[in-house]
Amino acid sequence: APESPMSSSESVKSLTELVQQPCPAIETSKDGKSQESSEPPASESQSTTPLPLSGHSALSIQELVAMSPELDTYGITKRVKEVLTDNNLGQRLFGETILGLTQGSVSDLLARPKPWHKLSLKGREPFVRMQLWLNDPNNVEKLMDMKRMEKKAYMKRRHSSVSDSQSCESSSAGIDYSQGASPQPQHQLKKPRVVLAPEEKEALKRAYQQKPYPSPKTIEELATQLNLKTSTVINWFHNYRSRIRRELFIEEIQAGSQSQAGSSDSPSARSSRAAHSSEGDSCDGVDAEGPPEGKPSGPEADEFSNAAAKSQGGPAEAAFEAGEEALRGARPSERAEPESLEDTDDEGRPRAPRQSSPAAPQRPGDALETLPNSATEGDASTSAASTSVLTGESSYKSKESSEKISSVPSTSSTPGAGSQKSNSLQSLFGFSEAASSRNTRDSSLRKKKAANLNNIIHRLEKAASREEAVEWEF
DNA sequence: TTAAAGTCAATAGA
DNA sequence: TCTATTGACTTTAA
Repeated sequence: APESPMSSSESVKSLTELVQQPCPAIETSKDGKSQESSEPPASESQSTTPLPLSGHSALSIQELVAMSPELDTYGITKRVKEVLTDNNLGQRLFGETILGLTQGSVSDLLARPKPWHKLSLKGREPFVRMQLWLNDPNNVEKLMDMKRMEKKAYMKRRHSSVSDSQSCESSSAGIDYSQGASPQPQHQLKKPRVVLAPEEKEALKRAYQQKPYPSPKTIEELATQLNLKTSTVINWFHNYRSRIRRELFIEEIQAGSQSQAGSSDSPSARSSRAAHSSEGDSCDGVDAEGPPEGKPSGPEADEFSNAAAKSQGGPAEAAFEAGEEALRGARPSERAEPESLEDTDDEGRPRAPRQSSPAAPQRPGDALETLPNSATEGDASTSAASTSVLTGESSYKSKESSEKISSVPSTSSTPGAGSQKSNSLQSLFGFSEAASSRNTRDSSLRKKKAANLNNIIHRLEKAASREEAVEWEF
């Protein structure tokens, strides 16, 4: 197991102790070693019960989490990714057997780890598990074994149930976590996944820029205009806010690691992500402090720009560009969107198979098209938001920035208080002390940003209280 | 009760 | 087949 140059063996040992410590009380564990392995691996041993975290094991892990010193989540994920990659182990296997999470969650976690102090107790759990796993000298082997077992089981099934492909399928699915495999085949009841069209996302983003926390009325309005379910709009805002927030965290982490050590930081997937985000999305939305490094790209340019890039259907492209312009806060109200969108939905329309709303034909273009109008006639409060959505006049970042402000500081805030708490424990977990040092450096920069953001926030709040459109310049 | 945090799971893409 | 994305849902926290 690739350990940090530090006293890996030492940390492993103490860690083991740490792990078994809590258990004894609850489950009289005699040998610590076995205890440790029995925890996350609960599923490991018996492939039948994949998702561990039950009873004592869960408890012990929780205690561990509670006792855990500040962990370098970024470093941990980085190492985990390396180990997984080097050994050809998939996220699914790792997630299900070690973390008790699904592949998607693992992917997300590894790609966008939040800083330790930003995590709740529950959120820290996976990282503690990862750390434990990294410290386990047999980690890779165990996983490899699991992999082999799965394969074997799969082959077996395959051969045995040749006739009925159906059953075969279901059984295969159940291999790991079929525990939830309810006897009732309610496939038909499943509602299709909603997939928002780029245009719709674009509109939502514009709305977000105007109002990160739209009122129920505004949400309603948006839903109507975009022909989406209200819940979808609500969910979108929830998700978007939290994801932007995460991007922020990542940036911080990255900035920190880069500035401070800036050497060995590997070029792994993360870096790509970094560059990615830095030039688009989060950054701006996040990097609200526009002026400082104010780069051009619109707020969440990232995914949207991607979408736009992909959907290179002439007209559609135009439409997108218009949108981007708007996002950039270029022009407040002049947008040739309606027309272009019209074209868009005829041809250039990217694939946007949303079928959630059975009622309407649901054409993104249409939806946007209506925006302008409704905005014009909507009641004051509503129109304010919608209009901006349409116009794309940007005043966003406001709330976002405010969030950033509040979150950022705390993120790096660890410097003093918390970080030094349990040095011994830290060593137990064998993580680098790098984090702390980078915090220092960040703080100054952050102060700068904070000042600017505060200003923005202040203006935003003022405007909000008045509920009138304001021109923002960051 | 609301928002945030954490996940799931469908699905797109490589 | 594996990873990344993302809408929806669940849990937690304030």
